[in-house]
Amino acid sequence: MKDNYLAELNDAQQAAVLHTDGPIMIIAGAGSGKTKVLTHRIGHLLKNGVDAFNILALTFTNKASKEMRGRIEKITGSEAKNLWMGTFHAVFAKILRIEAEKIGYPSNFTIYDTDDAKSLLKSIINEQGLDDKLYKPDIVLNRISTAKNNLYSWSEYQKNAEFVGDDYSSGRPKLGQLYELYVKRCFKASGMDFDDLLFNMWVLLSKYPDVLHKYQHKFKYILVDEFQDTNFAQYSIVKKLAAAFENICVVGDDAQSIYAFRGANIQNILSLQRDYPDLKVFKLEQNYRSTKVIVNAANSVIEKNKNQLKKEVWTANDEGDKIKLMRALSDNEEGVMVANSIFETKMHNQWNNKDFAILYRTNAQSRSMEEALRKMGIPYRIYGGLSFYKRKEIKDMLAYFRLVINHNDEEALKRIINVPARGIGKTTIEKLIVTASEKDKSIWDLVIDPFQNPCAFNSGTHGKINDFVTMIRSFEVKLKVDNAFDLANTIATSSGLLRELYQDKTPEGLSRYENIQELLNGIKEFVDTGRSITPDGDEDVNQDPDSAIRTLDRYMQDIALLTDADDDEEGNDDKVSLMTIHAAKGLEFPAVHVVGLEENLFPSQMSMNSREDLEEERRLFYVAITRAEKKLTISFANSRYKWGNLISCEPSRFIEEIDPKFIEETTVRSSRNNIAFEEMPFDRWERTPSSGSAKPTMADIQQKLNNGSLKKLSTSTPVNAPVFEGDDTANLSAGMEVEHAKFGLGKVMLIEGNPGDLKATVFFPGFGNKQLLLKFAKLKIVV
DNA sequence: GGAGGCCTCGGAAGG
DNA sequence: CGAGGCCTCC
Repeated sequence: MKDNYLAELNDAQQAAVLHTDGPIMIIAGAGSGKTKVLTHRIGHLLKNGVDAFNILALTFTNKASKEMRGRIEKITGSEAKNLWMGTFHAVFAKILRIEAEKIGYPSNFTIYDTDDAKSLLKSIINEQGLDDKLYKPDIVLNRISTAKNNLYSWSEYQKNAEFVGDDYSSGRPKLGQLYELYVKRCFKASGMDFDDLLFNMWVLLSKYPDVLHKYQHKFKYILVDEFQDTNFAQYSIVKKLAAAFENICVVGDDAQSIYAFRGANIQNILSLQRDYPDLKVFKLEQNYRSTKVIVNAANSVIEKNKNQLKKEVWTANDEGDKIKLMRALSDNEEGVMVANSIFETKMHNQWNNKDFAILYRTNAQSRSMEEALRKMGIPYRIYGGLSFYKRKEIKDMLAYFRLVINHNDEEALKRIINVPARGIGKTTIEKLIVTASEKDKSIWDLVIDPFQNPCAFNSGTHGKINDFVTMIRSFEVKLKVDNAFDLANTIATSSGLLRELYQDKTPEGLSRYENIQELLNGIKEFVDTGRSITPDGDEDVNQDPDSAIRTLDRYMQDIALLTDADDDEEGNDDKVSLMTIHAAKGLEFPAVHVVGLEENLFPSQMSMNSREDLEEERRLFYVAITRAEKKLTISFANSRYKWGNLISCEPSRFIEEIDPKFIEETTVRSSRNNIAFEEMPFDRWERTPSSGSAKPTMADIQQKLNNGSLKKLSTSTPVNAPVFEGDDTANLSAGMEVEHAKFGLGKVMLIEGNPGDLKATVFFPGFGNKQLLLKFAKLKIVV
């Protein structure tokens, strides 16, 4: 372990690290080294003889926990693997699986995602004969979620005058009943939704003193990241766990609380001070990230908020450039201006694409940005699109897995009983659901018994159901015998899913087919290495210590809570980042463009009803500003398309809230007179030696284009890539050159395995050696 | 049971 | 405008 780890810290950071015992709260301003303090604190604990198994560190995202574990490992080495570190949900799920039987669940319970939850609610609402326009699943689920996040069980909900009163006045008096039915159905299906992972954890600790005692003494030191984002349930659980030793350390920044809309409760910061009278508070106020201009501009904005903790963020960094303000006539022009501005800044400073980010309030704003970037040939990446696990074909596959593991998983069964189509239609499924509900049995109970036929199906339907059951049973037999990859393969093939997608030759169909292959590759990786890595580069927090057979149910436990797509694995590709401001929290970029600063967009129209909402919106703007290290540009358009209609816009009040001395209005060329090179990817010509001056001007480029000394090349990563067709690789051998859609050109180093199941090791420059299964990987043979 | 037309409605998003 | 849900028609 490194010895000099304390020397890397400033005084405030050191104080926060060294004060190991007793309750502490670290208020960490933006860019003040929050993660550094957390990781060094854990390193310091380990160094001073605390066992890693006795440390619990909770984060909100997989990404944060992954990053933190990596950084701790750098300080302490492999001991970091033994920490109890992960998201609230992942850690609690782990404990709930261990203690499941106490609360009547099997340890292989399914974790329902939001779609499962809504689908189940929809069924219940329909069964109750309620109007689903009034009782929209989203609204109902939100209400239930709020109740659970505030630790109200369904029976407490029904007795609570405020809940009942609100529901009555909103015209939804049946909500309490729906909550009850929903909870019972989840229980019957051995399913827990995300909120249940918190709520049931609370129940477990509250009802079983022995369990509480066990974990209280296990977790001698508890750390919580992003404390401002915790909800009441999370806070209550942490408080309970910490009650024995009170070695609790929370880190947060009230100025960056942007998730109140989903239940986060800033009041927890106040509660903490009330609940722990001897709480020590540390403030990290020195910003290491941004220029003086950016830090002070951010301060000038956030001071408009009434509701906040006092702190003074400052920096010793350079003064820096003024913030640039750009006005555009339309959303499209705004896109062109932003793209031009990136282009010019890049030229001027010799920066890379990945040094730039474009941040917006709503996802819909990405379109005009994309168009402009594409026209200029600037590679970009959008974060926060449809995650891998939300894609239909992946959800279908996973639903098969879930049903094999947990027969009672009603949502999984409903999803795939007729996918691919096997003649079990809507009528049949409805009948099954209703009968199951009436007889208080699971659907699986009904379909497995061929002699009892409570639904009175005709023999044809009956046969089809039987075939389905037989198939699932045949998978089940293999669950504990086969490894995850073999079984997943069997399921993909025998279910007909793969065949159906293979026959679909549309681009979407091909992409779905490839996604299934990616999933199978990921499972293969899990079987080989014990680590589950998604195609998005997201890695699971739970390392698998032993090498016992890695079965499908273990794989599913590993990936159940993985959702977010982070980019570390592809960090070597040089692209401009596009994302919402929410998604940008915790990230930093040398140059940031915040776009769409217009009234009713940012601040959002929906935030204008209350001061609280407007303040949250302002904190969001604060987060946006503080993502920038060196250059910040804000922009707005006078008009933009909203749902197909052109509307006119006013500049956002937030622009005026920045102290004007930090802003300069600029005019960035947005005219189309340079359209001739719009198609050209400048990341290629950038490498062309320019004659004379180091930095080519726009005019130089234009001239070179005109006289033909620059050839047009296709972009290295075309946005609308044509469908990548693989060649027949049956006769592939070592030494041959191949091309892969994602990794590009590579050289085959090794072929191994049985015919029909060959595995190739291919070296791709820039990516290293990759192991590819030939039956899945699409490879073009080059030489 | 499934394909295609019509209607509705739209925030940000972790696990 | 465009995705997703629902209904109708085959």
